[in-house]
Amino acid sequence: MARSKSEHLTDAVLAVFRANGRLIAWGDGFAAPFGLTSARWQMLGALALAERPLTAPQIAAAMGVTRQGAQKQLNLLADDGLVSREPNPNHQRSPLYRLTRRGESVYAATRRSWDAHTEQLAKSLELDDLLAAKRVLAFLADRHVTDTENDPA
Amino acid sequence: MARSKSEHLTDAVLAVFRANGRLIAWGDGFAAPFGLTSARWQMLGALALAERPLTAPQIAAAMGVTRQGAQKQLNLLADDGLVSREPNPNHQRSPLYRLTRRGESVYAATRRSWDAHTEQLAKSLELDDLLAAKRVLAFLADRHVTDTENDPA
DNA sequence: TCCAATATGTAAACTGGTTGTCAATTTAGA
DNA sequence: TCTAAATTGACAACCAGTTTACATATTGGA
Repeated sequence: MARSKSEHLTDAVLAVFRANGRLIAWGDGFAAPFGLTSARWQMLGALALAERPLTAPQIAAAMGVTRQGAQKQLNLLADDGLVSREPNPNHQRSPLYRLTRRGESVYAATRRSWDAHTEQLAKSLELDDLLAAKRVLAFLADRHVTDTENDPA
Repeated sequence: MARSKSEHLTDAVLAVFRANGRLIAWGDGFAAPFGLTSARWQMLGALALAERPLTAPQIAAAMGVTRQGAQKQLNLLADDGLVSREPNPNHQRSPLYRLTRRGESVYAATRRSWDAHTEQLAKSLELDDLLAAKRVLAFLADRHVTDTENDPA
């Protein structure tokens, strides 16, 4: 056979790196007209998806980044008036973050544009391929890591 | 239907971001025993794959990063004695980079360990899924970008 | 109740990437 | 051949993330 399964897996991992770079670059261009970067757009998306106010560590966990990394962007988004802090009845020092009216409206605009874009793009892809890609990516993100972080070797 | 194709596409894009983060984190741990980071490991891989000396811009193009980004790592790898510069007969200012003996040996060691790892991992994945994932990732990296960078809107 | 462990915000240093700028070299066209 | 355009390395500034460190707040168990 031409390439083994494990060689295709290596190809796929390298393809993830490549796709990630290209998508972030594309996303920065996409988000710029809305006054956002890729990182802040994703942050707004995480808050919008949650549908209720979250603390900084909760957002970080949802996005798979460190709490400090999330905090940095949240502080900048708060400075920009896209998210607001509200008192957390369960924790004096750790406020809850929610989208402001402006944050909601900016995110809704990006969302409409993104939806139009993906509907166009999706025409070039097969449903089965998309589902398979999701399986492989989930495996690489979850199983791959958890399988090896205890390092039984 | 539960989710449309375009929603699955959105899922897949987010999955790329997530997988990328996890893979880099895993890769840093993997490469550390060899005295490498993910970034330098990938750089050595690009040089090893080429099988002939390359200039910094050529390596950058092969890896899909900017020439400045590649140059930064190449300079560090040269400081560490893993790559060497040799005169480029075609260009006075732009040397050719190749792996040193030590670079080859370090990369070969990572390679053996990686191969063993992927062979184990690949058992959990279907060949068809891997091929489909490669198609989707290639589309996201290539078609996606080129389709929209002229921005006819 | 009190105290140790944990969680949180803040800040700094670091990594790896980007863009922009500049000078020098190379290339290609008139 | 000459000259304008493109290429290249070096450098600086910046972005987004990480780790580390620290002070404070919260929590849970003895």
